[in-house]
Amino acid sequence: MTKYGRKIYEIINQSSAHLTAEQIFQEMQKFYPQIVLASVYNNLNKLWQEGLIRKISLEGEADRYDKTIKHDHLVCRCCGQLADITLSDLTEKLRAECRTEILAYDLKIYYICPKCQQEKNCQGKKEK
Amino acid sequence: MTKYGRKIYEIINQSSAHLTAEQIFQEMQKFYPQIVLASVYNNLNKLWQEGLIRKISLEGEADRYDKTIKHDHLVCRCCGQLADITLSDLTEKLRAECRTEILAYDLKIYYICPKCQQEKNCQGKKEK
DNA sequence: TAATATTTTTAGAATAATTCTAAATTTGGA
DNA sequence: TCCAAATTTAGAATTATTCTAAAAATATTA
Repeated sequence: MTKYGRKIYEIINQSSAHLTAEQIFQEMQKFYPQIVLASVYNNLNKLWQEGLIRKISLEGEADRYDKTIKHDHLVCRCCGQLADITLSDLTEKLRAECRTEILAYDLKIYYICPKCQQEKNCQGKKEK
Repeated sequence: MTKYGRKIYEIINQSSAHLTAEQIFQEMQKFYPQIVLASVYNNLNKLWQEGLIRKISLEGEADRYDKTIKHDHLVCRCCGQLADITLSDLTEKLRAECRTEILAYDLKIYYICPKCQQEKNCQGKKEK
């Protein structure tokens, strides 16, 4: 793994947020001011292809990058906020039902986050 | 619902593919040659916000639109092909585990599709 | 070590998907 | 029919991401 790849991997694994390429780029600039965005994308793609990081795609938003430690996601339908949740593993159940080998799965659960539930009307970006 | 909205809804519900906005636009042009792409996006967003259609986002690809009839998806890690699969409903199980009301969920299962399994090396777009 | 090959990075252009804007048009009531 | 609200159009703008070619760094071999 390269110098940049290693650092990007580290940033993703140390963050509890779900960072976009742009955010990772900004973080990288603190350590390597000369780095360009394309290098961040190159490395992210490489890490993803090697299965070292996860990519989360949300409707109409920039992809986000995440650790591979198995966990699921809660997505607020109102403000779009993403939260982690660790639910029981479904791999075996899915393998049985699908009747085929499965590599992984991705479970996104849509809900209204506590913050949006409190406010009568959602103030989030998704609703305008 | 508007004329366009109705037709787009119909197209999505009659198709067994997972259409992109562009593909829906092309289909719409057969019926309304004057329609512009922005109108397709407007209507898709409206239908989606009303919960009448589903939006599927795949890493690094254009969003796809789908019927709301509950079903899950198999995504080939090799060629990217998307296939439908109907697995037992997890809503109750998830509600219980999450300890919160859930609106819906989205389950993507990654696998290697039969076609790619046959070919020794994947010929698909994902691998180069 | 020098020479060569391979990989990575840079800089910036290119592409693709989607949204935005403002004007024109259509639709649905009072 | 008249007015207000919603929708559509046309095209520009924005955003995320990829591509390209040259330069730099790294690894490999003689």
